[in-house]
Amino acid sequence: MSTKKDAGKKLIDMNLDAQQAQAIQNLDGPMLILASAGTGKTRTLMAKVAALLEKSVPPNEIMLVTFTNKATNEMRSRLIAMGYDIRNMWIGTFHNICNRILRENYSRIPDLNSKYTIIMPDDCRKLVNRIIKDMELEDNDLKPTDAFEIISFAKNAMQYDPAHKFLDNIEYSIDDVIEYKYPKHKRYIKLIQKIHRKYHTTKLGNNVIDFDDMLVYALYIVSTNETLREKYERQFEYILVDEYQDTNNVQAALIRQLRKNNMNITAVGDEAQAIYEWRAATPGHIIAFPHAFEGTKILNLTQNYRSTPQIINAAIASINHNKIRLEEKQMNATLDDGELPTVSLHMNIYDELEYIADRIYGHIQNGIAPNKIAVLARTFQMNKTGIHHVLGRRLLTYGIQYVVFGGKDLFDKKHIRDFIAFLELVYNPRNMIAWERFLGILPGIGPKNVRITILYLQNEPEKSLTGIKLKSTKAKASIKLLNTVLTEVRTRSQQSNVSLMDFLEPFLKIYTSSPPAKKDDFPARVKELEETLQELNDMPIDEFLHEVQLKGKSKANKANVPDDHVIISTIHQAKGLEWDVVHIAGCNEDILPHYRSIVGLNTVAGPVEHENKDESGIMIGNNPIEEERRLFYVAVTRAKKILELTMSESTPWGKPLCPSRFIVEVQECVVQETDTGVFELDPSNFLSM
DNA sequence: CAAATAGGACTTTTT
DNA sequence: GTCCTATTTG
Repeated sequence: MSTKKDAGKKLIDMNLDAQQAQAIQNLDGPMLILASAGTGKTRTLMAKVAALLEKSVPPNEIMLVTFTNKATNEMRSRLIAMGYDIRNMWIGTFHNICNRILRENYSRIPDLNSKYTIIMPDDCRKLVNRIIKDMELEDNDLKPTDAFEIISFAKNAMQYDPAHKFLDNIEYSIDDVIEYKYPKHKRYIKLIQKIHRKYHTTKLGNNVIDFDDMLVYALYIVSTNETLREKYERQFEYILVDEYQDTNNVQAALIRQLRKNNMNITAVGDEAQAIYEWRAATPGHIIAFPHAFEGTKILNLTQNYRSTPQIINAAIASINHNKIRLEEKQMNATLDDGELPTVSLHMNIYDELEYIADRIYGHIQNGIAPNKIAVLARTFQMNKTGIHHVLGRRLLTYGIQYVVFGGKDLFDKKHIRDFIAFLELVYNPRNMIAWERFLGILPGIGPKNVRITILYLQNEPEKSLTGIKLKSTKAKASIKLLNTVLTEVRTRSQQSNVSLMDFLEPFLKIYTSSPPAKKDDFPARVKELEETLQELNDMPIDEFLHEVQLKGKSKANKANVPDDHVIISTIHQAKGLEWDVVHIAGCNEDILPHYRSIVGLNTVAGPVEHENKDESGIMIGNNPIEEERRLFYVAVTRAKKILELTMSESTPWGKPLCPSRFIVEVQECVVQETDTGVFELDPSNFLSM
């Protein structure tokens, strides 16, 4: 156990440069830290938190907001390593923190009770799908996924005004969002508003919230009750927000609510790394920060301590193609010269990944530790051709182990969600979405019998199932079994020492009689479920239902990758991290930039080519290609010493692929690796540029 | 008539 | 891999 004196020494040992040190020379008042990639942003932020703790600010008076669960874990372990007791610090993502505020004040939301749970995005989509179907519209071609995407975007982009009714705020937002971002859907404005209203009331009736509700309800709570707002403002003497360029309107509004009198707010970010506009974030908030908080002290961190000058040159060459930005990117290299980044061309993604695996093997032979090597990609397709499957298999044949950041979470897997649905029948029986899911897997129970059962339970969700009238003997037997198991499990759930594992056996009693049990992957699924529950068994069940779904299990232990594991990551998940060697796979048009950003739902015809600012200076409807370019910039700036870019000539099914425009743009800064194929970088390939 | 099953479509990025 | 729909089975 470190003493406080040790911790103080740690702080001095942090070796901040003159720019960074200003962060701890000014602890009070509003501060904006504009930190280019690799300039020690996290180190500076950690130093500031440490300085506050050294000044004896109680940990529970500090709120530290991060953007991903991985960043939360990273910062938490750094602070613990420095010897601080941060158990009472509010450290987490906006969603974590808002969910916490909501749990403390759920009674402010009519119809929500203490057992409320979270529904995952897939279930949200399913719910919207059913709502649309129940409307029995004639020749309707509004896709449920589009409707949900618009609703979700609108909630995150909402300008909440307490003068209006709660739902009206969201409906105004849906109006705006469709107008500016989804003009193709203009004729559906009224319909989507109606769908949202039904979606909203259904969720409340089921005692569930979705991810967006966490933010929206937390903002509602502090905006509509001055006592509560003051309570939270007083509680947090200091608020620090990381990745401020990725905040959306609701998050920014929440921060404003909590900083009306107390101006101790630190925002850290880099507008060149804004990569969440697709989720309604807007870099306008970081740009407008000094206007929002009078007397803001601005720190510019420009000394890059991470990458070789060659890598930095490529990064700058790329980002300078963006029209929407604050100023020319300033980033000064401090490291010695290294190798030029390489680009190589391959037949298809399989060859490309094989090449990468081969290169990685070489790097390891040259003495580079596997966990200093990362492969980054724009997307992880979830089927068997997903790059982490293919590359992973390849790496294993070389005897190289790996970890995967990103892609679908374990908690999105069907069998795990089936189990969670089972738990919900006990812990949140009002959740008919869980009932629908679980009843659907019982033998003899199809859509019709599910409906009958749900109707039966509508007003009294915990009553015995024995009164349901079903015809087939198979259905009757299933309901009888479920009733027996549920009664038993509900009794057990009342005991104080009940744990997750106690639910596995009763769950399997039903699950093994269901159709999935006939599939050959069933034993593997059960095994995975069992291992997961064993790992999480110490966790109280209501915490499991509230927290784990939000945080994701597979991301919990990623802060420290074992030495002998290579990292495979999405670029989004790689943000804030760094490696000696970085491979960027799939540097092709339609992959990076992704085709959805070239021609997508959000554009009428091709990308929007203008700077779109409203009176408040908040940018809206930015060019999606520029966001893809920032993504490329983020990927490039993860590399410390060696950067290798790869691309393919065609898809596995023979469709030709062009080199990414981002490669063309940096061609002066890279060298071609010609062993695998020669190519010409011809800008005329990109008519849409 | 409702359930089971087979085949087709879709699949960005994350909380 | 999962969801959805059309077809076959009980």
